[in-house]
Amino acid sequence: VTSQRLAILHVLRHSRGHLSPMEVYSRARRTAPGLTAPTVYRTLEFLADNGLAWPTSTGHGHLAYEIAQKNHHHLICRSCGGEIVVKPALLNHVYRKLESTSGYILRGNHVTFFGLCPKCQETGVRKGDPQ
Amino acid sequence: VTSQRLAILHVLRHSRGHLSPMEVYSRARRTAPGLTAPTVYRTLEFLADNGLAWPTSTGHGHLAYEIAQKNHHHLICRSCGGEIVVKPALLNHVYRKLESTSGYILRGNHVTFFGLCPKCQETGVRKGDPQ
DNA sequence: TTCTGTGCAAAAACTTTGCATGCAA
DNA sequence: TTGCATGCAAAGTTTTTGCACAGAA
Repeated sequence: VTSQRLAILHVLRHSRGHLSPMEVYSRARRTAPGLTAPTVYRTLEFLADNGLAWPTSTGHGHLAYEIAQKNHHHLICRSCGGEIVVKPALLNHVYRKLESTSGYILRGNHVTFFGLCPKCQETGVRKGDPQ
Repeated sequence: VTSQRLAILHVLRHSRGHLSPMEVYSRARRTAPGLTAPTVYRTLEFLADNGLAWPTSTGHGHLAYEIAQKNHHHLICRSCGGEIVVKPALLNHVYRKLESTSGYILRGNHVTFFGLCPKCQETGVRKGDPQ
């Protein structure tokens, strides 16, 4: 238990959504000036190993981290990146169905939905529009 | 329409899940030997801008891409990274509910669930175990 | 021909590793 | 005191940018 680890945990706790290691780094530096990048990487890995943080594994590519917490979900606007929180209860039925059909045990879920937020529907931005 | 773009599209089409730019690069090189990394980055961005590929935006951190297609979902094992496909119909009800409560229009969804696959339940791996 | 995409080169940013020091327990 | 976490330094990747050439239309 060191001041660096506490600073990094503090950053994760007070951030919504996930953070890349570098984002954690620059934020944590504000409260722990001497902090270095390698320490951030090693600490995030440590936190993940101990269940205090979750790597948002896209399966490929790079990692982002978020604080471990009850199942919760996000809805992200494909256009502006705006993010809102989705109530966990909405997915309870889906969870049960998924577990019974797949054999997986679901947990630590952080489901991300994508769409267009009301504001971007107005402005009609079409970047990455799949339709 | 160039051979490089076709090669990259081919890679995306024949891959399940998302790929990081570098993974796309090394795979596409097999069919397009002269291909360079900057071209891959620029092409992926181009494909995303034109709705042919979706960036898996984690909101922060780095990007991975996948081919644009009908809504579909993955269930990823937190331990071994194994990935299975989830039927879209399972989430129809959730979609309607989400749209009516949030004002977002959902589309281009690629929901990722996390859990423990049957094999890893046996071996009892506990890395990143949130319980 | 004209315009856009590509390759090459280089720079910038991100991530990892090794080792010696320092702090926590 | 003992051992692990940190800082520092350096190396290895990944990502971005600029510019001249080549290929598509």
